[in-house]
Amino acid sequence: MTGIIEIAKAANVSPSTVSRVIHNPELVSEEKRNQVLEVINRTGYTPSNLGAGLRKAKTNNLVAIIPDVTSAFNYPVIRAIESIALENGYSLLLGDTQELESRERSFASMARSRQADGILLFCSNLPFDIDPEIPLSEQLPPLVNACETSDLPGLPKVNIDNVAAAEEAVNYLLGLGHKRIAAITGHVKSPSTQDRLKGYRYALRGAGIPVDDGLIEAGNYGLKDAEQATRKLMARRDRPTAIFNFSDEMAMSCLATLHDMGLRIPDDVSVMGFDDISYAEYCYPALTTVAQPMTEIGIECMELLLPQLNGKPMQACNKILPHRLMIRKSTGPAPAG
Amino acid sequence: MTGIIEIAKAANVSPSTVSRVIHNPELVSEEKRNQVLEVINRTGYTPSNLGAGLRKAKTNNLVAIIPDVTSAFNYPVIRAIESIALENGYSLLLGDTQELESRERSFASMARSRQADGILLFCSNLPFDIDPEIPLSEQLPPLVNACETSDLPGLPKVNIDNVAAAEEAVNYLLGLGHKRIAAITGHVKSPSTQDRLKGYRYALRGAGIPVDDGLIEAGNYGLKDAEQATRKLMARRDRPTAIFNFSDEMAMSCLATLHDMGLRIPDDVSVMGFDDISYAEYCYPALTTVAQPMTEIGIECMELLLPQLNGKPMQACNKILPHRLMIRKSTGPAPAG
DNA sequence: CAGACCACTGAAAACGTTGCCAGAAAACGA
DNA sequence: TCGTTTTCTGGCAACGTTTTCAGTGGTCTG
Repeated sequence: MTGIIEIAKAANVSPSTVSRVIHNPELVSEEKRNQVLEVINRTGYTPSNLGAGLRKAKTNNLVAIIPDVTSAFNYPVIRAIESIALENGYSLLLGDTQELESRERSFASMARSRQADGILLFCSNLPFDIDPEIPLSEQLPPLVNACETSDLPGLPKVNIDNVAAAEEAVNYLLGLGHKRIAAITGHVKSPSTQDRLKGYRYALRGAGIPVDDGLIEAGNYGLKDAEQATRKLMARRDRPTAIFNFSDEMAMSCLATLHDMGLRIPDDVSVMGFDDISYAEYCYPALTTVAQPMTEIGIECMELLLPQLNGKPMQACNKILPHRLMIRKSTGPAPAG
Repeated sequence: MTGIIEIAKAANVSPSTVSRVIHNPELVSEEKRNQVLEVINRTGYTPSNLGAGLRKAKTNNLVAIIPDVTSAFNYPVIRAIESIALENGYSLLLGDTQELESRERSFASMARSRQADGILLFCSNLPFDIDPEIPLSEQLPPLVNACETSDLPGLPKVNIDNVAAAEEAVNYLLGLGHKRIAAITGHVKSPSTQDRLKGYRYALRGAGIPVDDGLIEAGNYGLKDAEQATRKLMARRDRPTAIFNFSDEMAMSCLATLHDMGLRIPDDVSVMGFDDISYAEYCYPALTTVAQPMTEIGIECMELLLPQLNGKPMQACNKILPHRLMIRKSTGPAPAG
């Protein structure tokens, strides 16, 4: 009792007609349509995506390639993507690379092995062998690159302006009178970290403050690393009066570590995050941070992916979405002295 | 240049041989094997999962049906599942139901439409029409039910002992001298909340303290709701001296709200969470909570699902994994008076 | 030397759909 | 009335694999 053929037999029509009833019911006479519908309802038949996919060369699956599914930043964007995907008849496969290139490639190859129709790439490394002679659009499956974007031109990308965002954040701290502003960065080679560092430096230079590399520590977007970075920074003779974390998760860890050291926030040290994850508001003190429009990022990704899935060629595009400084309680005027 | 047939032609063998080279290379003579391998490497051929799936009636996809992917509790279990799935050649589809039954059902139907081979169900409602006459194992696809488990017997389930865990948590608070212990619960109809409430009541009764329903507020596992619940509780004439939140996320919200009201934790109020998400340790003060073994839950789910995927019939099973009280800084002795 | 066995290979039939094509019947126009 | 169009329907081939079956030729064994 599996397939469309059984249904066809039971309804006394041909398989083609059953298929039509499902996909183009208006092409079928009411009489036969009802016959077929009756059998379908009675048996609870659902067409096999496998058969249809094979025939139509489509799986209706998308893969999201994500460096770390364990990070809270991802979920609002994943949720938005999943939701839109669903509306359009696609399912979302989750590819957690755990920062491993081999995994990136194996997920990417799903497009080739017809396990997915499109790719949402959240890492900067394009896991495909590309031939520079041939236009990208002919070598790649439908794809959008977001958040950590590749420097390869020609890709549809979605991001925020990390340089400007970081600059704005640091400027805000400068405006509060801070002079020694530390940074706890993400993975040093990640584009987001590079850009935020750039913004950090711009802001400092703009204020005439020399950049002290000793105030820059790698937190690798991890809770533990951020704790160590914080301790190291606070062990300095000339402690920073403000710490700019390149993610909220690190900021939370930073906050906890500072509390642990008996420091008052923001009286002794100001702490700034990045992302505005849902927990930021519930930190103590509530975390000042740069909000990324995560849901909009997800929406925009699908906006760029859907046309490709419908056969339109991939187009270069660099969509920059607006960030926003969220001023809360973890930052305050620089301590006197 | 798509399929196995082209490869076969190029290598001067039959498609069967190519297939064998890929899946059972030891059955093929070294000579032909090398011929085929050479062509495969040269062309970068990857077999289509669609074709294979159709033939083998297998998609190598699993769906995780999750009420709210946005909740940090899920991340480690998702990661564990995804990782084991991958090792076993499966991909993980994400099904975020956003608490909607229609979505639950639509994800569940993926098993029927051959879009997935198995289901990981994290909600208590079994989204299938089942006929009580027929044994469950004949009506359901490979499936494991975890965390929020159905009361239907016969399903393979993975959970912790929520009753005992909550009892233990409350007993710990009682041991600190608290008498007015409030509870901020999850969704009232969810089994986890029901069980934790049961444990809460047991503990109170065990200590000879009458249960005051006014001290029980629904937080629905949400940040906003928990904030309101906290305010409501603290507006009482006889304020609770301890608040037991049924999730860490709510506890974080509770903590933030109490801070906002100028209360000291744990001096004025003790706060307890549930789950031990990664952020719990980084709250201020570090959150005392009941740790759920999330990674182990994920592992155990796959342990129960894999045999089913390999054709073994579904078996009733109720795997209870150990929880653990994590005593940190957000709880302390009840204030005098 | 015959018979049995072995290692290897290819042909062919599925798996469940869909979409093109062509034909039948009905409706229409002249 | 007779073409002509329209509406509806079924047949058939294809999508890309895998697996069974039936060889072929060669190597053993007694």
